[in-house]
Amino acid sequence: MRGNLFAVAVDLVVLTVRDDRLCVLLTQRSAPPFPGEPALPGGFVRQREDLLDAATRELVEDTGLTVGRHHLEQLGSYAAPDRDPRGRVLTVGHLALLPGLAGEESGSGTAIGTWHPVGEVGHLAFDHARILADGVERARSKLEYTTLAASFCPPEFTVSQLRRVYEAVWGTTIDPRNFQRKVTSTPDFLLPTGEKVRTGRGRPGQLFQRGKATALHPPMLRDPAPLTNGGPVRVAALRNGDGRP
Amino acid sequence: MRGNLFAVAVDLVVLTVRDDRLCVLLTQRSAPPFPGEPALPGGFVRQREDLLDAATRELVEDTGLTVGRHHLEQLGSYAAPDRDPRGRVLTVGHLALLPGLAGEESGSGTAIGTWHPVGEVGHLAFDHARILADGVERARSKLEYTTLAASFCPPEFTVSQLRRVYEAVWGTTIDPRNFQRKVTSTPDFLLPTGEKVRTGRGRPGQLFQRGKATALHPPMLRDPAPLTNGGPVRVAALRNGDGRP
DNA sequence: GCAAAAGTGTTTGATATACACCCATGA
DNA sequence: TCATGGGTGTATATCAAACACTTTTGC
Repeated sequence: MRGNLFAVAVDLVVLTVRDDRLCVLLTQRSAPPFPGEPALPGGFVRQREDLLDAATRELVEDTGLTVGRHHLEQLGSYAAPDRDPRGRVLTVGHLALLPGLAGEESGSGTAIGTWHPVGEVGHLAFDHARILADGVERARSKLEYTTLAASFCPPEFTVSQLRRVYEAVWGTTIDPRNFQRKVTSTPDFLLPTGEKVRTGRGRPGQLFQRGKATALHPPMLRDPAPLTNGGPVRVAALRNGDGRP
Repeated sequence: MRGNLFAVAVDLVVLTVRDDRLCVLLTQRSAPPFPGEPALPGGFVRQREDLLDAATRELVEDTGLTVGRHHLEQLGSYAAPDRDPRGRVLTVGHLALLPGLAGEESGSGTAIGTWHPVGEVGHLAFDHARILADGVERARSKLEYTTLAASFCPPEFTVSQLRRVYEAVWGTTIDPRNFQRKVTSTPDFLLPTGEKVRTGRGRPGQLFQRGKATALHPPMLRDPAPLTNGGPVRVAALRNGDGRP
């Protein structure tokens, strides 16, 4: 067979929302290359393993998740000739979305890594900064036209929790009243459980489960460029209007 | 270095619009495996070549294109353990969009392949049917929220040509009058050249060049599922209204 | 009662659709 | 002058943004 041989790895951009901020799971490299530097979790693909299986295995090993209702999808492949000093390594980036862990595990990390707000991540080993950026952008744009935001929520959640996911991922604020109507009127997005939850202060919110819908028609439009520049390209969609403190 | 070694290939989903139909470039395999079967064009990645460089090289070799204003992007990677009987081969699918070639080359193919309407493609070698399906779906959805449709057009084109691209790719009809307003009112999508072109019958249309815009805000919504089922999920956007023959 | 969060109703403005209508050309 | 395609104007329906207002809880 013609062609040169590559080692093939999977790397994971594991995102969650903690304290109303979008966070990524990072590990510290122990062995060369780049010892001591932060990196995305990942590893090599095994003998008879498909890519998604390898990514699932790494996710379980690195987070201690058993099975969970997490989302996992392929992002893309990265294979620049010099990206790994050990030789030719192609890595297939994957995006995983986890609900914000409450309680015991919420300290600061998992079996193998620690959580970092995506805006505060500096240099990463290999080309992992690029993979992270691609993963974050994928997550941001998918919130617009899919129901993927629910993957950041526990099995039962309120409309407010879902809204805070959007606000954390996009870095915007959203009018709670219009958001409420929008998501509850999308068919099969949210299934009411009939239960309510007391969040401390204020009227208890209704609990929902995720419905079967995967697409949002019409999409939930974010301002075209709220995170990169402040250009008034277009009137913001779903912006908070009355500036509550 | 741990990990098993893979051969890495790139495969190309090369799409164009010919005779108002979305067509894909297919080759006939000569050597094993799957000799004689139709397949996507592609080949192995070379020693110090990045993925997009390899895909560009294959595109040039297979279509005879010199440089062109074609679009080329990565689709995703496919690495099922048994996808190639020769051994472990990971292939990185790519999507290329070409303008419909007019004149001499419009016969039926290119240096290495022939054009087939995507709806009439049967069995393909390897897992290429899956890669093709993913490429077509990517193209269809990208027309909604990007200006990518212009990649199917020559450097100068009319609004009608652009509309026929949408109609061919989506398999729908679009009201020419509303389409005209929509695309000409999107900032930086179309640059008027000032010239007009006589297409045979009817009033000559104005010629445009592609502008700098890449995103469409708001998106050009197609009916959620016009190609897979006919469910009246939602009123069609931009549907032809007066049923001209 | 007061603050805070959940949730509803309504006004208003933007936009897409449907379609009448005019323009420019070839036959 | 008729058929054909290019292109503009406009009424209507639809939907989202803005925001007043009510409900239900904790303190």
